[in-house]
Amino acid sequence: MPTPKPAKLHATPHTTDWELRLGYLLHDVSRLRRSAFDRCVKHLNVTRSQWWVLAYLSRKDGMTQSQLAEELDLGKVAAGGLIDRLQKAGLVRRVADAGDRRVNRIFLEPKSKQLITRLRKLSHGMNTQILAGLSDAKLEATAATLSAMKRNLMRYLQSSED
Amino acid sequence: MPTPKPAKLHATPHTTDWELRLGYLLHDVSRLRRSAFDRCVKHLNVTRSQWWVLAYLSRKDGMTQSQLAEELDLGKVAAGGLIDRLQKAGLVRRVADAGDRRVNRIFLEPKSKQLITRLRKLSHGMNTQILAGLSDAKLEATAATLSAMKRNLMRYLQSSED
DNA sequence: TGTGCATAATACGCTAGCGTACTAGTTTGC
DNA sequence: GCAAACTAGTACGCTAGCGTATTATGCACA
Repeated sequence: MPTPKPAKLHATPHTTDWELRLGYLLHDVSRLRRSAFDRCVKHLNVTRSQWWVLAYLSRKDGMTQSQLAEELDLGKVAAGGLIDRLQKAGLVRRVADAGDRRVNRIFLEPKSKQLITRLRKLSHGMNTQILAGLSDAKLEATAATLSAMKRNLMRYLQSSED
Repeated sequence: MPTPKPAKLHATPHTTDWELRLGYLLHDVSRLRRSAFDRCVKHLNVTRSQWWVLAYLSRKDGMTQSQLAEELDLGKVAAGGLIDRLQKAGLVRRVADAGDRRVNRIFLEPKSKQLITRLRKLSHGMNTQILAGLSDAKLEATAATLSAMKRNLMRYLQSSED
């Protein structure tokens, strides 16, 4: 979803228009956050999605692919793909589960330990820069609004389920 | 960028932690918005990205591919791809520019006119549902915060340019 | 003891976006 | 007027995500 510039669509007249502005902003911020992060870790040859996988594994090593997908809120296929790439990069290992032969458990390779601490630092640094100049009060208010939107969205998706 | 559940990472202790929560929320809301929209227009055989292209064209028909890419904040390649698909679906036409033989101008096919009004309605309806229960004041505050973040991000991306 | 259902993972095909390299055409500048 | 620099668009290859179908395995109940 592309990003109409601040350009004011003539769009939906008479309505508060927050609807549009917020939409653009959400999209922009989300996209820019992604680009910024990806750019700033590119030299480590990891992407943001991969970093999340590593972050989760660093908290709970040996998860199942399905568990990972669930926690990351991804489809199993997308998760599988990420793991493929991470494995190819030697950052992660698939280990067949002894008890259940359908299951692969994912473990961090030693190689990724150091990478993770570096990523953690980079991520933290970037996040604080992004929030520069914003008071806790404002951030809290924003978080509350976003939570409300998220709730609405989940309800919406729920209700429109075939 | 997957979406850590509300689960509180032990993460970056002592820091306000808004940094993380906001990150998750932004990602979630953005992703959910996308899914919700895509689901709710799926039956029209259009995606959200394609809808944006149509929306822009409906304001300014006959744009150049590059102009479109610029306005949509996309790479030329991504824009070209979208146009390919829209053209294949018969919603849009590429017309060679008389003056500059490198240029393709993109025009809406009559077929898409009606589609656009339907999409406009759907989009508007969804957006108002998403913002249900949120006061203008809150939305304004949120928009302001997001704008600040966007500014920070653009500065960040600027500064980290090789 | 099966038979039928659920689950873990994969395969395949689609949209979308990024980046780099290339081609054809246009503009600039000497 | 011609070479160099720029521009529009495409080709190609990559990551990422979605959805559906498939395979192999495990489990539960009759």
